[in-house]
Amino acid sequence: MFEPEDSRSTLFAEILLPVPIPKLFTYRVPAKLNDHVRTGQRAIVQFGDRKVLTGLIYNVHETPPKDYEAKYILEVLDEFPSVTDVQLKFFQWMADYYMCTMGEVMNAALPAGLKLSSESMVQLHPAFSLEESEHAFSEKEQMLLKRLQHDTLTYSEIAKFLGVKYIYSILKSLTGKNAIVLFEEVKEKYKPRTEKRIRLTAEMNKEEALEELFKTLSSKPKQESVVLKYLQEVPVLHDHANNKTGITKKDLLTDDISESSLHTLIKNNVFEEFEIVVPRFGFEEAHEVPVVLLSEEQQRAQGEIFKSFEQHNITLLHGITGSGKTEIYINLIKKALESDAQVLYLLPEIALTTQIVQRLKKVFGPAMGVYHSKFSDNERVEVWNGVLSGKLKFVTGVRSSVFLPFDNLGLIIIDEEHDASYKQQEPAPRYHARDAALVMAQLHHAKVLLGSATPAVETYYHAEQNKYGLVRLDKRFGDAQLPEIVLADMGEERKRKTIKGEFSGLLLKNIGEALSLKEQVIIFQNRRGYSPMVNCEDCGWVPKCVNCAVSLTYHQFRNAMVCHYCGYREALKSNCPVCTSTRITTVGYGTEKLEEELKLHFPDASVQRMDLDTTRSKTGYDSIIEQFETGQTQVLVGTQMVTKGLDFDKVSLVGVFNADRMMHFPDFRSYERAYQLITQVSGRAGRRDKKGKVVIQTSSPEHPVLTHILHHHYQEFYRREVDDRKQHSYPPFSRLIEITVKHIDKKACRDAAVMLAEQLRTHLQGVRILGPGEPMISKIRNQFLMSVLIKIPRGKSDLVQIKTIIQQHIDQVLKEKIFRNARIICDVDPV
DNA sequence: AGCACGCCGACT
DNA sequence: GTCGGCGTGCTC
Repeated sequence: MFEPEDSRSTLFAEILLPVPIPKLFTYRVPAKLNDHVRTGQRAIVQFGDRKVLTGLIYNVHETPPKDYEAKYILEVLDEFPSVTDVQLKFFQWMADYYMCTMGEVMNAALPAGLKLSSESMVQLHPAFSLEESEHAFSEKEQMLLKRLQHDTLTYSEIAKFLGVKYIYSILKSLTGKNAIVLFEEVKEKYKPRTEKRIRLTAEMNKEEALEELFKTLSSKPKQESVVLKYLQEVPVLHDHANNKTGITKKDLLTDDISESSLHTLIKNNVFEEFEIVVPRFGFEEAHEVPVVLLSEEQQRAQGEIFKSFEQHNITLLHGITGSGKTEIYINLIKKALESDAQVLYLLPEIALTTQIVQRLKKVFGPAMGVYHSKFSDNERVEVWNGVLSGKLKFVTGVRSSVFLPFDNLGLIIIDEEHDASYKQQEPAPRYHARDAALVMAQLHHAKVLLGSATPAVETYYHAEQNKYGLVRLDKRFGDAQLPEIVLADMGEERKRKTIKGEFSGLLLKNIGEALSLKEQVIIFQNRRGYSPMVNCEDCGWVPKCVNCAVSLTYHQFRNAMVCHYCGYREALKSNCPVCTSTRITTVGYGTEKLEEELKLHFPDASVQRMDLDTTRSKTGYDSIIEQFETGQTQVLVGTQMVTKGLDFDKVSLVGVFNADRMMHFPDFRSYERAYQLITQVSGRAGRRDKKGKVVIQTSSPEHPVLTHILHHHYQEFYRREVDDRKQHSYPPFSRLIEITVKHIDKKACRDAAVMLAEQLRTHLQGVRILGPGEPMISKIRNQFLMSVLIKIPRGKSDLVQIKTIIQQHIDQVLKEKIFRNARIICDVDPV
């Protein structure tokens, strides 16, 4: 039927782009795509002169923009949306709550494999010839043109080839002379995994044809055996449909069946080669989840959780280390999956790489997806698509898995709920995965189970206020006992001169005993490197980073002083550059020095260090864990890494260094942090039949936090802490927003911060504004820092309005000419 | 955030 | 004069 031209409407799509600009961009939909554009699909668009980006279609309408001519969408990538409506709502919430743009959220949410990137490419103009051109060319231009006769190059390749930093003027000149053309090459990053397979051609897949074939093959035994092997492996004679999936070459060929006979058969149209897409995760196979037997205690807890879920969507499982929370999780996941709901199990980054995942894999097999930064982009896209299609019902993952496209989420488990690594620091969105997951759960009407041995004060408060349900698990699994914790009083030992190097006599004695019993030891020191400071004993000179306001940490294995903030390095000097003295010494100690000292004290023991420096390589972490697991290593010295997710049977002793530094760190959460870290690492000591021991070295043995740790008194610790928080109006009694101003000029940085704080003081009522003040580290990567802290009392409902006002004033400060180069960052709920 | 464009000083 | 440094404004 004939359709009048004007009855076809022109559609416009508002597109979310992965850029930090707080708005959507309107593009025109090509008429042929009118029936295909849908919210949540990915679209490729031209952005600016030189960039092609993958965006998300946010909505589609018919109103043309007034002030500009919309560009066309270049391509729509998906037949079905890659991002669900619920997710877009979630993106919006996150952008609002964490004060960032939706583009930044999108960037964090989509796995790299779903984001197309374009690279500007340079090519010789097809009608161009260097000899015939009437233009003159510079030497560099000629060099480039000659190279372009064989190659198509990217900008960075050109810059490298010509050895210059700026190529723009050259390109402009050449484009003007019609010598080159620029174009965008877009690459779809995600590649499905394919497998080459062999099958009978359609003509051969018939009984008569096969009979005929065997007659002709009777004189060619080699080829005959290939066909026989195929019929044996792929019983097409029972059912010709079996031929469809064929067999891999590897499975078909054996020692006595050679590739060349197969090739002849392929050439003669008996067999054909074809490719199929195989998922990296086998979620299509049905999997019988084995029953996990729970102890009486665990059964009780599980029952209470179910009961709690009747009244509370969120329940806290407060279970001491080693109480067997994982078995309960497994059961809950199983139940949720049986009711056909999707499940998300969140774990902190480091804990995930280890034993827990292996254990879950054993139980859930291919029904579980794992979402983790250690996995390749392709694997992550498959998990994403698996969840999207509904085939993958259960994902275990880190922080970023809260962004997965669930459509029927029934349960979220957040293990180690208190862990600070759930909070993203840099870049925006600076979100807390626990809190984001709570919102996600709400959008899906899903239940949330928070698990921890040392719940965050905020979380426990909500449980106490009956906002969350609370279930306790106070007995260790299999009646294992909690470790005995003792303090090594460093002041006392110093008096008695029993300290050797950094080790107390008490700790040394215990290590010696453990080693003689062939037991293992974990030493926890939350500081890497050899020593955090170098110093001239004569004039007091301390080497500092040239880019940051910190002293350089000495690393022995690199024989260099390194900045832990920007990576700057310099060699250790033998003479003081100020007074030429040779008396250069190191101050303080890190994991490296402890490792060295241990080797001196226990020359026969094998000592291994686990920190950022030894785990940087891909296999570093796994091999250290494996060596410890198999007993090749007897003593493991490490940072935070040793506190999480490790379960070893033969560890009988844990040594904790520098508890004082953790407790006296100037931050309102330092006691909580110390309690959690020390309790966690203590949990590594002793399992099953043997009671473990923990030695904490401290100069303040009377400190109440240590007393609480000693007696495993979480409740008492919490009570004290929450009273303190109330007194000083810290979370959970207030919400914090930390604003950081960054500027290369110290004065401009301060002035901008002062102006912002002043404006906020006059325009925000009922909140406290602290600062501006210099943060502990006042300069990082040559940028000076100033921070302003905003305390919003809990119960103030106009949070949205407060954030809007803050943003307005930030924009206003940035409009000032002198502050143009400042960067102002908001961190909502900083940790 | 990139990236074009324009203005400015340092050098063949 | 040109090259390449950096400050400013825009992106549908």
